[in-house]
Amino acid sequence: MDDSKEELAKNESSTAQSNFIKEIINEDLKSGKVKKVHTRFPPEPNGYLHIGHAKSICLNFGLAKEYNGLCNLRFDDTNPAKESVEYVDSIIEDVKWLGFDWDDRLFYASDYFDQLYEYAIKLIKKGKAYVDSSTSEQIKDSRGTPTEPGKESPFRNRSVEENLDLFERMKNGEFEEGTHVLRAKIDMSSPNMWMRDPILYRIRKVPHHRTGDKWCIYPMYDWAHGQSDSIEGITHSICTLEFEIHRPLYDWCLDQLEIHHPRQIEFARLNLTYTVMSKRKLLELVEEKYVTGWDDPRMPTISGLRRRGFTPEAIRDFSERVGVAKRDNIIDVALLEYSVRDDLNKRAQRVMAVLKPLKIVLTNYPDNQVEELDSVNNPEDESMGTRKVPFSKEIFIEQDDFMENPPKKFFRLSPGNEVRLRYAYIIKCEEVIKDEQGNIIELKCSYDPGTKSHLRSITSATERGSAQSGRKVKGTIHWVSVKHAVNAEVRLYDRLFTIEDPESDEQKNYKEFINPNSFEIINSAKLEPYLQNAKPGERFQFERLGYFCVDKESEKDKLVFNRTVTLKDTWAKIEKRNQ
RNA sequence: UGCCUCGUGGUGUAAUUGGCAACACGUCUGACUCUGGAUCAGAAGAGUCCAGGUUCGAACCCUGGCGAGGCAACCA
Repeated sequence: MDDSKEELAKNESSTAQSNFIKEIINEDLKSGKVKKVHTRFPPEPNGYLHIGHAKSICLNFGLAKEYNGLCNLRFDDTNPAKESVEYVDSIIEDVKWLGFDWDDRLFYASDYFDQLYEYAIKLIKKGKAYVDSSTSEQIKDSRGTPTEPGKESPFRNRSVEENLDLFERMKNGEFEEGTHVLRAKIDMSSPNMWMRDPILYRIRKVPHHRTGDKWCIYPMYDWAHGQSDSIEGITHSICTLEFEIHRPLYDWCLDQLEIHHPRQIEFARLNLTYTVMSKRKLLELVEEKYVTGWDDPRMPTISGLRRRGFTPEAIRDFSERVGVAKRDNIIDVALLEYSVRDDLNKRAQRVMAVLKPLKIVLTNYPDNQVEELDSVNNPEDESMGTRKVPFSKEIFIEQDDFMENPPKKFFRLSPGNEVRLRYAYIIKCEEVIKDEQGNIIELKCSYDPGTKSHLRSITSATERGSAQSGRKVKGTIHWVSVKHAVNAEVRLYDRLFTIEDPESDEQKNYKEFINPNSFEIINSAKLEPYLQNAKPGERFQFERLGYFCVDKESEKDKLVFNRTVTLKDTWAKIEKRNQ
């Protein structure tokens, strides 16, 4: 059994869900057509990567890994007018961050410009390409429509010698932009628009971010892409559906050139509810300041998700869960949220933080006493240990955790009722203090000294109950000691759009559906002192609230947190239902 | 009114390639709980776009409809 057969066998016995791409690969391996799987991720450096690209990245690198093959990272940088090193750098960073490695196989289509030029000459010599000196309008007008055939260009039958001469002079910069193009000579009446003598080269007197001033003609994507894949020995060129119609053209080029023929497989791009995914629209959101930048935590970009606090593991898990097929789809953003919660639940350190503070004075607690209470860092992972949290006479609780006139199933604090303070005592609300406007500004509560939490009773189900076992209350709430509290700014994010598919409305522009409440800033959240030294990028679970991460703008004396995602909130659901 | 691709629970993906549709998310119950988290147990929800045909048997094959998406940048 050779290597490919072994890989095949391994794959067929694996538990990972199959898909149509794997089936094709399996066939190619079985037939011996392919010995070692080689894929590539080929972005154009003209924008930031988004979650849809993440799916493609995970697919391409994932397939290579699964079949013990290789995956290249290649930039399709054939349009210097729109591309830049800023984008190259961000893309490299993002793919790396997602956890993938291309070893020394970082390529650029621009690496192949010389080769591509030679290929073009070969095509001209075969009489299969010609220089067209029509204007772009003329070319456009003669292309026809999907239902009507196009017309042949008057320059279509130039001699090979003339074409060779003209093409070389195009390369030498003798002509102005727009005066000539190189076109493939295929079939102006083809039902496939892309076979109607597509343009292969255009004159662009623009410096390229990698080749500088060397070239003033640049290959079109269609000429560069297939040949680049071929040059790299790619076995399976995986791309999105809109390139399906280009495949006959790639095949034609490869056949004419008589070079290695990758197999192109198209899949449906990812769509997510409550967001947009096209680069153009994302660019618009950035340029028109609907968001603060490509890495705004509300953006579906990799950099936005990273800043929001998502983990590479969560994104990879998500990519696996969405599957891959050819039909149009729109994935519920709840699935993405599930993937982060699932990952962070296992890994995030628990802490207590109060977003909207309400002060409580414990009337019967000794004035200057401070207790250091044991708290569990992560109930899902004992190895993360415990920490001490200071407790004193005055504490903050969440405003939402108190209601003066509570509805039936409200398990938190209300006048005359008891609630447990997590890791501390059971308290009872004795008095509600209001200002002149009737706003609740403070609560006076008593605490029950006999109900102090014991770590054992929290971690071990068999030793349930504390000193006064049997004393149980329905609710447990989080808190922060007033005199030990650390101030912080907390940024809350919600979906960027108000409807599931903002691009679906034919009357209205997607921007009309931007959610005006997608961003809320909280200036004086109160954190337990453990968080004082939190560093940018670190992630935590604020108990009962959600997962948060330290923003890159955070400083030691001005902490800034981003909310990644809330915890699953059944109470919120009940409340919503009752409305 | 051309060509290409695709129609399976609310969403997404499966179905040993012809053997009476499974998994995940979501939704809803319940148990447990010092996070209304996590976990656990369970339920509802599609008869596979429609109509014919082949077959003992069709989500899978055939025919015809219907519907959706893509294709007319010197973008990718």
